[in-house]
Amino acid sequence: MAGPACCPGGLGSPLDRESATDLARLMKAVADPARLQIVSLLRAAPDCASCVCDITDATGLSQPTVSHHLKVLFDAGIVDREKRGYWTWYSLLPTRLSELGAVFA
Amino acid sequence: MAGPACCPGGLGSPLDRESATDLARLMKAVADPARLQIVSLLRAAPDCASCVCDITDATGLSQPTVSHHLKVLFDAGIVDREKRGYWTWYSLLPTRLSELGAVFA
DNA sequence: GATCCATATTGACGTATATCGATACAGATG
DNA sequence: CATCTGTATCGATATACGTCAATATGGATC
Repeated sequence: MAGPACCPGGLGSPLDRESATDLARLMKAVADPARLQIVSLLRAAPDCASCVCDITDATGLSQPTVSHHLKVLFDAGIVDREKRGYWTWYSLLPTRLSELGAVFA
Repeated sequence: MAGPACCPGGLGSPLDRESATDLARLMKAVADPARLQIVSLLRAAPDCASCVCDITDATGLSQPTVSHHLKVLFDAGIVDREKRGYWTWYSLLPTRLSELGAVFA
């Protein structure tokens, strides 16, 4: 997967428009201040999991806004969702983010 | 730089809003189908460099649109610009993209 | 089943962005 | 200096996105 010496990393061959669109969709799901913050919070939490209320407190964003961002991350396959009693717990799914790491490694 | 076992990668500690904004700005510069395609084209080209006209042909986008995307990449420090005779040559600067790789490696 | 709590969804609003046609600019050529 | 060519900028437009207040939903508790 390593590339030419001038520019190491993935992206071994030119992307067609469809592949580029798929990859961009995944990147866009993370390329937002609030969502990067959420990912970093999850990553620092025990078992990489937090409930929504903790994220709301930590980010200072409104609850609907946090819920929106979590939905974006969920739809992109970056986090998983689980209901436990009153709370919904979100946890990081490491595989999708590793795809991004591989592209620019 | 390695993280907890549940979710490998960078982002060792929670990001504050400012750091998250900076990182998001860099990611947004790449998180677009056209720009990912451009980066992959540069990466596949000799010395990771191409002139604008080649990129216009390869992507099928209009010349102003390509110029716009190259400006975004340039402003983000992802590509360099050099005039050679008639043409402007753009080349990949590998360091910025490596930052992204490190975050999700 | 009535209530309560955490979360999800809806509606609205302002901002950002991707795209293109038209035009301006700059270096090379005659 | 006039012209030609490749690239950058401008103006306009349509779409996407981030945010919040208000409201709906759905599981838990009494």
